[in-house]
Amino acid sequence: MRLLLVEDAEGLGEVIQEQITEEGHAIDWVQSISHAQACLHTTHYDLMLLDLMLPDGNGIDLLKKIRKSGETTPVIILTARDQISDRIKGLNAGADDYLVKPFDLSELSARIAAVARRYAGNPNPIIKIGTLEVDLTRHFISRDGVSINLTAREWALFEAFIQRPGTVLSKSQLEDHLYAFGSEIESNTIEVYISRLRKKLDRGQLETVRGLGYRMKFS
Amino acid sequence: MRLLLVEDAEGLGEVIQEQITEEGHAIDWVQSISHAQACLHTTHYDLMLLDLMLPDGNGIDLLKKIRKSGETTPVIILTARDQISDRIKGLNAGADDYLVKPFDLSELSARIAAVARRYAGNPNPIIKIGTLEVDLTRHFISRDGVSINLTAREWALFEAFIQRPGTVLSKSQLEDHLYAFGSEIESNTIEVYISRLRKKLDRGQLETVRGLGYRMKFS
DNA sequence: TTTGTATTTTCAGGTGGCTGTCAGGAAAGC
DNA sequence: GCTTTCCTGACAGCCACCTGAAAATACAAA
Repeated sequence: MRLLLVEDAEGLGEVIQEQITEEGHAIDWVQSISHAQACLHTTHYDLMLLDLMLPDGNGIDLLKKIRKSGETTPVIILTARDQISDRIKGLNAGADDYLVKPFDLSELSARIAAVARRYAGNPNPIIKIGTLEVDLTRHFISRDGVSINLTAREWALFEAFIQRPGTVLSKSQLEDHLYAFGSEIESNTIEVYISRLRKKLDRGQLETVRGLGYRMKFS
Repeated sequence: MRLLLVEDAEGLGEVIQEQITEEGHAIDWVQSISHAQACLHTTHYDLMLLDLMLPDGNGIDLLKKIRKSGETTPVIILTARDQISDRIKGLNAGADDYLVKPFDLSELSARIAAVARRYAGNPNPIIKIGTLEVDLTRHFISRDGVSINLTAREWALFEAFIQRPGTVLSKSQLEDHLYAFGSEIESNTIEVYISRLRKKLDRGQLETVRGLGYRMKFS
């Protein structure tokens, strides 16, 4: 695989570069948005690691621009702990995953592997889940040719279940997926979104495991 | 499962305790090495979560002592980012895994499940018990393709038998497995849950050993 | 900036499932 | 027979969960 790393912090950049090279991937490392754009013009990348705070602009704008141009290259966002709202904007703008700094390198490797697996071979995979057709890159779902629109939060929740099919996910696990560690939610937000997801796309697939959490069946 | 958490930070301890309880395990939380030793003397634990920086000493010394005594209980170490050398010492001293603070709760859950699985000597999480198929990580049981739903307590009881196949477990042992310290049960709760378990999945496998306890046969 | 719309979050009322307890009866052992 | 131990149906209280609707917030267009 060939990766593009956009990260202005010297230390972190070096570490990541080293790690990824060690795993047998090719990686180009740039430290600004303008350089990133130059790279994207000339080369095809299989995956992009994108820091949001950059000297010449915000990474989200870059991401939006990329997606607008129809590019479906998967993007993993690297964000600092205190930029939660950015993270949500990022997912909205078409990011595939995110990592909160500081993160474990093993965690990074795992995510990279996961994203790579998801996209292995075909550039725009459409997954079938029961009667649902799911376009991972475009955050787009349809059933029987009818498109189903999910909001950012709804998609994030749905995604959590896709990533671990058949597993029971507790409410706090789901919270961790939707919100940053520490940004505690004190209401029944997860329940509400479960309810909304069911209304939009459930045909009995999203079941409650009382006292434990929720599980999505893919039959 | 029954876990021992050794962690002096109030906030983190509470969060972990909550999460693990939610997943249906029993957890005892102590904040010092001396308390930990007391617990280890009196009770059997399936897994131990060990912070290294503790008010009355270093967790590694505790770990070493435990291992020296021949105890094989799996241990997951919780370390801060700047204590990497400790981390290595920890693995040397006989830890099974480590987590760097701050960590994702879902990550913790995953590691716990992994260690528990490894410890049970069962890399493949799907166990066959007679006509039953049991997916340990997913808390999921089926017979002849029909799923059987267990409540949290029922599952916890069932789990106790899975972990010690063919062993006679006394009522007080089962109570210890289901409930944390202090929350003593004064009624025949265990009997009631045995009855409920039998109704849901027994085909003569769960037998009473009068005066001693119960045993589950795996044929 | 202001306005209008979509989304997110919170709140509150209602429902049903789970849990622990008890009591009466059955079974085992003496 | 009697005593002890175990089984199990029933039940009340609790708590997890569901969901409509309102309030707060974010976002886009004018």
